[in-house]
Amino acid sequence: MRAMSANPVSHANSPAPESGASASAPAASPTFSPLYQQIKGLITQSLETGEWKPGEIIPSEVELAARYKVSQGTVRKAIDELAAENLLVRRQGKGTFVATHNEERAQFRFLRLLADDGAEHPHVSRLLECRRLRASADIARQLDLKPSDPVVLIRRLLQFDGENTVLDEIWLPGAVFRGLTAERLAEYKGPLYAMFEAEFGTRMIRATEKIRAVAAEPAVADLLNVPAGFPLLSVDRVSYTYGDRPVEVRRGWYVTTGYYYQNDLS
Amino acid sequence: MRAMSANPVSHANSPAPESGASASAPAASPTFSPLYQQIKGLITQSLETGEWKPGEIIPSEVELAARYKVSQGTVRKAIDELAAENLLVRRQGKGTFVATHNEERAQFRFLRLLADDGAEHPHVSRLLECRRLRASADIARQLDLKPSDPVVLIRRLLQFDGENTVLDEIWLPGAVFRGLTAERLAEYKGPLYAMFEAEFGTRMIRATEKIRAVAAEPAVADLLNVPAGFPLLSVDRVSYTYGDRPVEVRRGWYVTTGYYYQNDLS
DNA sequence: TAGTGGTCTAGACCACGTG
DNA sequence: ACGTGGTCTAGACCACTAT
Repeated sequence: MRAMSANPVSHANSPAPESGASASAPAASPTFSPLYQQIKGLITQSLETGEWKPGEIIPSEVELAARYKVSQGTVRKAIDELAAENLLVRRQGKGTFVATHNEERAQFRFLRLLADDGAEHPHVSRLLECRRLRASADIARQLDLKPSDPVVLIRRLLQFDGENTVLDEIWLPGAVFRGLTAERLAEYKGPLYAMFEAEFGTRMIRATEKIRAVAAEPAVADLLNVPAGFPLLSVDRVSYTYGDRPVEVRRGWYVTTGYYYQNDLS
Repeated sequence: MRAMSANPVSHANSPAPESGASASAPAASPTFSPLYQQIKGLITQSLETGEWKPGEIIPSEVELAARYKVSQGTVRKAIDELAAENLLVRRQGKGTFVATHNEERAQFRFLRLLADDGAEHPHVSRLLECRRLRASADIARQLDLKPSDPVVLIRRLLQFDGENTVLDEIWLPGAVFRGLTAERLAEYKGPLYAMFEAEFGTRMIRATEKIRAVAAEPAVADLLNVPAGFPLLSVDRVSYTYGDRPVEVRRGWYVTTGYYYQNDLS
């Protein structure tokens, strides 16, 4: 009972708290998938299709339990995991909400640059360019596209305290970010990822970063107001959305005099 | 009921699953602490005092439930959190074990340097020096010691594929690491943290790192076989043991040509 | 076969936020 | 006063591991 990943919330699964006599053939479970995982999948699906949008409240645990025909505890465990993965946010007494990149909390999950005194400095973005082109072999591979598929390239500077501190080159799949132009980028206030989720329905869930120390090349050095050869932090990021589909490749160069990249090992 | 953080597992808390009529005065809860958190504290205490040592199995959930006079579900939730924090490891069918730095799994939780191809290269450590001295003001502050308290300084090189790749300077509180000498360091096979937990009963639980790109100073450059001024990753780590007490300050210089520091944002 | 952790349920009560 | 998530319990059954 309760296995079959192909048919979520199938109820050959009679709860049967009445002792013994557990219904029909237990039927060996080839690939066992817990009920709450199936529920988790269904909830994720509703998030993905936009049934519940970022910032909105989702149905209460009892409602979901009724909807999926499982106990509240099972829904709870599913939501627990989704909250741990930052897809949902629980607020006691109020309800459970779809996470968004607009919250204070989420800001420093992706840009972890702090000032030497440990303070989070606000920063402003300066757009350098935004144009459409064909993916290089390398970018295509990372974005899971075919070579020469259309992509959007964004280049921008981040200023901390008025000083150029971060240079970003961002590649996005053109098919997903149809209609993304320099104008719309310039208009939008707030984090890039907040715009992506609001305007293009694409939410960044997780990312991996490869970090190196490199010598600034002349063009980069110039933009960051440091001498050529100056040590910079090179941060190669790939971001993923639902289903672990890569939807962003980003290379950043960080000036780390007066600032540092904060990481917690736990 | 069930509040009072001062008196863990106090049972003014009659389960009373019988409907209604919940015992005496509910008594406003000034600082509410869930039962499972109290249990978690008790288990942590047993870990700290060494009642259960790294690698050993701890009592089963039912045993612990009986011992603490709570339900199995409550013990389960406490253990769940401790497992999530990497203090315990659950193994279905076998039991729950105290985590150790000897496991494969734990190795790359603290040294996240991978080769460009993504492979985890094995490395060998070369001890440069190990001596006792008095803490500088800066080190004392970070280790929560008084200035000029005794500390141990370890300097070592890590070789990847025979190439000097990491230079580490490690400061430890002398009082905790009494009897730590170059000889004992040289003898010990395996990760440093495995030795610390086995020989000195000090287990590193979590750490924070501040990462920068810096130009190699001559002395450092020389040891790492790179030219002076070469870009290096500077990693400043503070490690904590039970009770969030800092017990290690470490500065590392990483050569990141052919290797990168891997980080996952999630 | 016995023991361990893992899943699922159902119901009671608590703490928090809002009317 | 009501609804939400949060805690706690108790019991049944499943999956895995060892003997």
